Amino acid sequence: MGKAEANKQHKRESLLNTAFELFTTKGINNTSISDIVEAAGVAKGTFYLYFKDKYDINSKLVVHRATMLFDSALERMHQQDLTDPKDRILFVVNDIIDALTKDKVLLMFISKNLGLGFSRFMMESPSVTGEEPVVEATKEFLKDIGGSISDPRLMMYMIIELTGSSIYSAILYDQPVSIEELKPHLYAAITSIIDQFTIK
Amino acid sequence: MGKAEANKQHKRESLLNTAFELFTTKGINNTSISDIVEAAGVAKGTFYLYFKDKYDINSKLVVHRATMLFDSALERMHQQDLTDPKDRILFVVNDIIDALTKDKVLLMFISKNLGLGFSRFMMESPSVTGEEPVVEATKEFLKDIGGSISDPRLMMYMIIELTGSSIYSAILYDQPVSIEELKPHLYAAITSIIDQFTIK
Amino acid sequence: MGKAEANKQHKRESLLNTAFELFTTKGINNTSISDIVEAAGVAKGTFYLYFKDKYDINSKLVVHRATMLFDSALERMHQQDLTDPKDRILFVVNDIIDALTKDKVLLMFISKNLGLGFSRFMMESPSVTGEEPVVEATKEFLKDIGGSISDPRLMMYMIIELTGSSIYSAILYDQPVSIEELKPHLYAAITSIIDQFTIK
Amino acid sequence: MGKAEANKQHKRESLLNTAFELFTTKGINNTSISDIVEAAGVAKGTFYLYFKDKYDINSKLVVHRATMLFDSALERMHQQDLTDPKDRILFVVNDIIDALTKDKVLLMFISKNLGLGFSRFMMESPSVTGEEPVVEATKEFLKDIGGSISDPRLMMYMIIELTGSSIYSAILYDQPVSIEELKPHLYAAITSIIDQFTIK
DNA sequence: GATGAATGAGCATTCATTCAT
DNA sequence: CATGAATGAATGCTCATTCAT
Repeated sequence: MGKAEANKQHKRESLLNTAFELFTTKGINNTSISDIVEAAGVAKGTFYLYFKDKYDINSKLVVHRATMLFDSALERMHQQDLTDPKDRILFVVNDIIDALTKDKVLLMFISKNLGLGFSRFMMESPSVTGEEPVVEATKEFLKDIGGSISDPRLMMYMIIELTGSSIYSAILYDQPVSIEELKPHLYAAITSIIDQFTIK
Repeated sequence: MGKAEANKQHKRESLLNTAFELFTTKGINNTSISDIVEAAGVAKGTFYLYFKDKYDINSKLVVHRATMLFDSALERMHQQDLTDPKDRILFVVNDIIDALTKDKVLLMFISKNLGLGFSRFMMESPSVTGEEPVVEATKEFLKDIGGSISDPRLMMYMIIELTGSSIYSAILYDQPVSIEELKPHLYAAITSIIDQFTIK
Repeated sequence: MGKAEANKQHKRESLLNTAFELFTTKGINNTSISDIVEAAGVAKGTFYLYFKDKYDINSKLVVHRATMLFDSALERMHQQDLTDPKDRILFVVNDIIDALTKDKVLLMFISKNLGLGFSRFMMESPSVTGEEPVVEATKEFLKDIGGSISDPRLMMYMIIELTGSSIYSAILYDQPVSIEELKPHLYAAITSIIDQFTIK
Repeated sequence: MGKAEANKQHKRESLLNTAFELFTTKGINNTSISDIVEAAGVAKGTFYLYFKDKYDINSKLVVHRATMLFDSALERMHQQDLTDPKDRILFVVNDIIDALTKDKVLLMFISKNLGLGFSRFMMESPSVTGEEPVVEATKEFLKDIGGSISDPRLMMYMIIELTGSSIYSAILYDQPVSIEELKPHLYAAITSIIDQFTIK
């Protein structure tokens, strides 16, 4: 019935949100399932109706938040009138950077969990995590720019890795420079990489 | 006395090596101090004579291994007859990649622990870890190329982040391409970045 | 109504059979009510409509299976043309042994649950278990041989205990000898016991 | 050092005795490790220094108590001046029955745990339990009577099973008769069995 | 310095039982 | 009658840390 179903979903989301709150505040190692259920206001046994353990809820969380981040960047990109692949890539990169600059907690959470696996998450089937993938969107994205690029997957990989790894410290600690100072250099480097892969 | 001193050092190293073995095999979360002392063949209390806790021995391990890796790359670079900063950088990068390709366990260990903090480790005082830094060497390195580069620290940062993040998946999983296939593109990108920062 | 009644009975039997399956496979301690209802394909709450708890279903099971075993042995005995009490006793003992040799799972289940209470189950009102007894049949049996035996109940007790305890290991593990090797010695011992109680 | 060693042994025995007390009072299923350590006055972790779990301490207990029971019966037998195997067997059986009649708690404990495996425990290597066996003594016992008995092991098996299973109900519930009333019949049956196996 | 027995707080996990639907 | 989501007490077990020897 609809009511019970809604209640179930509500419990599940309550647990997810509470876990995110605690994981980002105290760290996953210092967060016990007791902490989560207590803060979420459900019984201990209820946790196990929805998740296998602490790491299960964590991975579901990562996929969920990273997917949302990427999807909304793509959505906004489609609202623009951009045709040049270079422009589209830079728009998406810039949009994600801005989102993460505004939500540093999310940045820390994603960085800690996806770490060096960020690009794999976006380009391949996330079999580990087992939830709806960003893959579809990424495939389309790659198809669009496919014509003029020699090896689109490799190019995207390098761009994502460079971006993902260099913005972390800049956004959070202004190290070695602030994110605003980093941006022109980063975009220049990305442009170089795109040129490098462009079939002339 | 020398003998006692040697014994002491032997115990410490035995603990360090055993911990490395276990951390890389079972993961730090699944390794208990009991596991370490048992495998190292020392008493439980002895552990606390040398290290504060599990995380203390882990961070000492990270610094130790990462320092060794970087130092021997620099040493080999000095044995070459390279004067051009671009050549020197590419030599060091290539040397470290080769070393990590041969020692995948070390690659995983460093990646997991330094993660996105790889560049900070190499460029700043590692106050967190509390041991002799690679900083000195890096500073010299930066000084050497200082004349012709507009912002050497930022340039190094971007190079290190791009390299550190892109080689992981290539070496371990041949994804998206093998490390040998990645190398030319990576070096081209690094060259672009250096050019970008070079004062004309 | 017939249909609903049949459905009800079907659920009950489904639970009984599933419980027997699980108790004999995993042991009662390692079987949860969740396990039973899941394997039986009914809802958790349904279990409590038919049984009080795990131990309730178990004891109902024991009585049910042990009664069936004994009843069919008596039935087959009546089909024979045996008049001598000694022959009748040996026929029943032999029949039960053969049945248990063919159904080792049942042997283990009965042994584990009746254990040293096997004879009490067969000779007295099973107040503990609370279901239709084998008692009636046994009483008749005792009456038949009553004339010539000094203390029929005690005699039966000793025969049942000797039989019940000695066949277990022989059937299941061929220890200290196989059941076929044991039989002649067992029947000789039973004959001695009967003689001992026979009024000359 | 002696002091520490003694303390260790004291802790172990304290746990064993407490566990026996609780298992025989509340049953093993209703006794938690918390109950044991609390009653024994040691910390929870201490339990796990000596025993694997509840079932481990239980089986150690069974072997320990059953061994003691049998050993002291044998000891007393050797103090007598008995040469006839028949007399020796009956003496031991009688001695054990008397001991168990005086210690009904022990009778219940042994019956519940050894159940139908009583003879196997006494005649074979108790590999399951892993402690010093009664086997040695039993072997000697069998050797002594070996000359005149056709199959000593089988004979002992039948005697033990008959005895072990028939005394339980008699001692505890005077059912079907009191132990004193049972004795003559039991010993007559044992004598018959011995005769049956005696080489003429 | 070195030991390792003892500790007990802390945690994950299970599961019988209830009850609103 | 039947359901199955929710409960939360109960429990087994781990493990960092201490300290008397």
